[in-house]
Amino acid sequence: MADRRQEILDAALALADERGLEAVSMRAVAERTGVTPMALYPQVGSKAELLDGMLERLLTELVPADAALAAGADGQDWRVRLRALAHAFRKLAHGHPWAATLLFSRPSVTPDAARVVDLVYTSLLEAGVPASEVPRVERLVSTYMIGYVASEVGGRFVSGELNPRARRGLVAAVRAKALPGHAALARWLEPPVDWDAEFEADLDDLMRLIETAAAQGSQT
Amino acid sequence: MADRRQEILDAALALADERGLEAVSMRAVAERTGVTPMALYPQVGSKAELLDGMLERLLTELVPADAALAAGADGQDWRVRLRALAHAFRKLAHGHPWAATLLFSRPSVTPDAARVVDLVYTSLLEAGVPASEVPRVERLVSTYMIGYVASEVGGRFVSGELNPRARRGLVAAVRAKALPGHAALARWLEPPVDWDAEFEADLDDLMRLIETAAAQGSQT
DNA sequence: ACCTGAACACCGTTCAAGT
DNA sequence: ACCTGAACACCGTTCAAGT
Repeated sequence: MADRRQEILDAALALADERGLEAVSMRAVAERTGVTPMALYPQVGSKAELLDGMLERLLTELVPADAALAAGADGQDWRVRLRALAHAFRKLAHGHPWAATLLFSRPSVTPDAARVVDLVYTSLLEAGVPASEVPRVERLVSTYMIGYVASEVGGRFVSGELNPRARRGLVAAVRAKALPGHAALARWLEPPVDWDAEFEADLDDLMRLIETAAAQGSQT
Repeated sequence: MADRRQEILDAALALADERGLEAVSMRAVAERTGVTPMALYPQVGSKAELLDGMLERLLTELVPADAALAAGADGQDWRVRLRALAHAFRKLAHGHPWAATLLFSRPSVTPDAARVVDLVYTSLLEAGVPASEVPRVERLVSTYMIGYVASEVGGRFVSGELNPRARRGLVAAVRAKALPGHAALARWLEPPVDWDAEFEADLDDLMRLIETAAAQGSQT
C-alpha cells in the first residue's frame, strides 16, 4: 500500500505517453488513479515534483539495458558501449517524447541517472580521457545527446515540409544574396534528411572528439 | 499603427524577462498592452504563435552583432567568427532565460534565424568541411550550443548545492561500489564548476571536431 | 493518517454583440 | 475592421471538514 505513489506515477506516465505532457494535470492524473485531486498532494508534493518523479521513473527503463552492457564489458570496446547507450537513450526518448525537454531542467543526480552517467565516465576513462577532463566531456556528450532527441521530438528538426510562407522567405533571401552560405549549399539543403544516419555520423564525430581529448591528455 | 503586433510582442518579451515564461498569459499580455485579451487574437493568432513571435523577435538581437562580424570577415579567421557567435548567443540566452528551451521546438527558418545559420555555414565552408557535411555539422554545433545554455538556465547544470537527500544517495552508491566511475573521479567531481571555462573548453573541442571533419573530407 | 468538497485565483479560446 | 463582455471548459493549490 506504500505503492500509492507508484500508482500515481504510472497514471501520469500513461497520460503523458498517450496524450502528451500538457494532458498531465493534477486533476486528470487523479481521475485516472481513481481519487480526488487533493489526495495526490501528500504523495507527490506538487506538480513540479510529480514531473520529477516521472523522469526518475523513466530513467529506470534505461538502466537495465546498459547494466547488461556493463556486464559484458570485459571484452567490449568503450566505443560500442557508448554507442549502445546513445541508441538506447534515443529510442527511449522517441517512446516518451515529453521527457526530452524536461531533462534540461534537472541535474542527473537520481540513483538511476547517476548509473547512466557512471557508464559514460567509465567509457571515457577507458578511452584514455584524462580524469580531470572526464566530467566535462561527459556533459558535452550528454548535452549533445539530449539536445538531439529534444530537437527531433520537439519539432526543431523537421524533415522537408516548411510552411509555404517560410519557404518563400528563404528562397527570396537566397536570391537576394543575403544568405551566401545557403546559396553555396543549395544542392545539400534539399529536404529529406535521414535522422538515423545523421545521428550515426554525429556519433562518429563525437568518438573522434573523445579520441582527440585522450591524445591531448597523454601528450602533456 | 500596423505596429500593434510589435507592441504586443514588446509586452510579452518584457513580461517573460521580468517574471518568467509562465507569467506570459494572454490575459497578462493584454493588460500590459492596455487592451482586452480577445483583442490579441487578430494580431498574433494564438498563444503558440505569440511564443513564435517572441523568439523571432529575440533572434533579431543576435543578428546585428554578427553582421558586424561578417563585415570584418575579410581578415577574420572562421574560428574567431564562430567563437564570437557562440558567445553572443550564450549571452543573449542568459539575458532571456525563457528562450532556450523554446528553441528546441521550432525550425530555425525565420529570416533572422537563417542569417545566423548562414554565418555558421560560411564558417564551416571556410574551415574546409565538405559541402555535403556542412548542414549536418551546423546542426551538431548548434544542438550542442542550445543544449548548453538550456542546461545552464534550465537547471540541469547546478553548481554544487545538491539537496541533501540526493547527495547522501550518491555518496552511499559510491561507497557501495555501484558507481565505479564516480569513485575513480571523486577528486574531479568536487562541486564548483566554472561554466564559462567549461564552455570555452567545449568550444576548443568543437573547433577540433570541425578541423577533423575538414581533414576527413579532403582526404577522400 | 488519509481523503473529500468547496472555494480561490487563475488559464486559452469561442462567440455574439457592439462601434 | 477592430474591440468588448460574457461564457465555457479548464488549471494548481489552500483550507476546513469529515472518517
